[in-house]
Amino acid sequence: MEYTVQKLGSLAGISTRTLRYYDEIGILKPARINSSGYRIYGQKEVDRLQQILFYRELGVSLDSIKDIVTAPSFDGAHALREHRERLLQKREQLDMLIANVDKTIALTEGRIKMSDKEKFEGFKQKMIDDNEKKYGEEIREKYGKDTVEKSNAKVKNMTQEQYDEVTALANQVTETLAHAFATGDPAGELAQKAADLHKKWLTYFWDQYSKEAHAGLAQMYVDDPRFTAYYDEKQPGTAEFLRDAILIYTGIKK
Amino acid sequence: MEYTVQKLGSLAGISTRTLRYYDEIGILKPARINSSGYRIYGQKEVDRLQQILFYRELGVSLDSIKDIVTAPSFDGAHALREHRERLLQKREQLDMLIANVDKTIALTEGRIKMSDKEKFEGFKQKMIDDNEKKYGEEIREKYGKDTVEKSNAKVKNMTQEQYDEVTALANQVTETLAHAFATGDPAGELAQKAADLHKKWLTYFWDQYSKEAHAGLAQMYVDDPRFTAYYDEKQPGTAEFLRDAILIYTGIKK
DNA sequence: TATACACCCTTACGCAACGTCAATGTCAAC
DNA sequence: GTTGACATTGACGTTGCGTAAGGGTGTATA
Repeated sequence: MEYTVQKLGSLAGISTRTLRYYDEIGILKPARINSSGYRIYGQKEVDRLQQILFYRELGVSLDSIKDIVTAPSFDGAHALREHRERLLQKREQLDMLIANVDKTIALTEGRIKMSDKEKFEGFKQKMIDDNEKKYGEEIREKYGKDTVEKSNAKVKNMTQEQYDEVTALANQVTETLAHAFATGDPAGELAQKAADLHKKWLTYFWDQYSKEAHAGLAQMYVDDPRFTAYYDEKQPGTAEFLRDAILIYTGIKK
Repeated sequence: MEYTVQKLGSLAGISTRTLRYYDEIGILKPARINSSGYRIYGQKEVDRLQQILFYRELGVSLDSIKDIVTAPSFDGAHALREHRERLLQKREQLDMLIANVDKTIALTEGRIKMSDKEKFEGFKQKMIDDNEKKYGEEIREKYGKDTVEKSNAKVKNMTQEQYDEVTALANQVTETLAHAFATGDPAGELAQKAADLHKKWLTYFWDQYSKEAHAGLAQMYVDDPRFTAYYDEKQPGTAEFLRDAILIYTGIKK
């Protein structure tokens, strides 16, 4: 089946201007141009547009989308499975917002009390932003662009209070971890306390804590040399030790 | 509790720039300005910001939000119940998207076939846009601005084919309805056929059909003089007749 | 007491992702 | 052969902020 701009647009629920713009920025070029200069799209373009819209729906910038879908290593099937996950996460966030509304309604009816902090639960889109970063990272790492400093930006949005608490916690983690490492037992009391402190520290950055994510991060400490270097600075092997402690802590051993 | 820009910003998960901008456009002004020119926000502003963020999350433009929340007739509690509904609708749309991904994955695995149309199900945000319109209408109707012609714009996004089909269907509805009206029986075969045609016609405009919505629309044909006039043009009483037929058709009688 | 440092302010330019004309060419139908 | 709905390329406008630049404020620490 072949489509002109309008046909494809109405099929996908987007404007013709959008299609021309996508052509202009090189994100979706028509299969061919006919003798009158009309853009003609084919099957491949339809499928690609679907992918683009999935990414767009998930808040990825067109610039990043371009990097992703034009990469020779792009794997459509793999991307779909990722979309599924992100969409489920998005639904979780929506559920939090709905819970927020319900609570606020109860508040107006005087049935409950509610802190100011609670009133904004579900709005913070850090999860979504992290996704965007992940998407970006995946492709940028392959092409060697920078992305590291971005995470630092998040810290800038903290209040002084929060910042102080967070750095204090971080210090506690490394301290406890050093003592625990001396015992050599990742299942021991000290190591488990370090894991617990690490979790507390994490919750400053994550809107939602999950054991799986915690365990995944711990594994990354070992897999990613940047992090390994950070934890191993004073004592080689500490990163691995922390990972083991966290795996035990979360109950995810594998 | 009193907040400066940064405190309120980190509480709500937005930037200080955003707060200053909201002040600038008059959507959220601080409770007072202290002796050094600092913006100080109080309890009322916190609650208002929450409302603003709900609207924003639902895709309402800041301009519309301003109209809504600054209106003297604004009813926060009522708005919250609406937010709840819209959020649930948004979740339905998300579910459709997730279903879409699942289907597309099945497609890549060769388990099913899928039309191009299906590939874009869940993306079309007509529902959401309608919401936006409704929000706007509610307030604009109160202030007498125009909003009628907007719905016509939707038609412009159809292909010629679709447009032809839709007008043909519309004609069939009025024709069948005229015959049915002559029988005088809204439960009769002809009237039920008219209701069925009306449903088919509707699906061109609605992304999701539901009996409740269909019945609700039918009632509106009677309640809103603009629509009543349309159906009663040739034969007074036709709008009411159609409503009765649809109520029987959908099984929602009340 | 100074000086560091994290706050606050206003002004102003920048940017993404299109919407919206304007001016013009194309094609099928009546 | 002239409508009328399609298509094209500029080009400027809009929304909702991000991001300096340049400068005052408030308090803790050296």
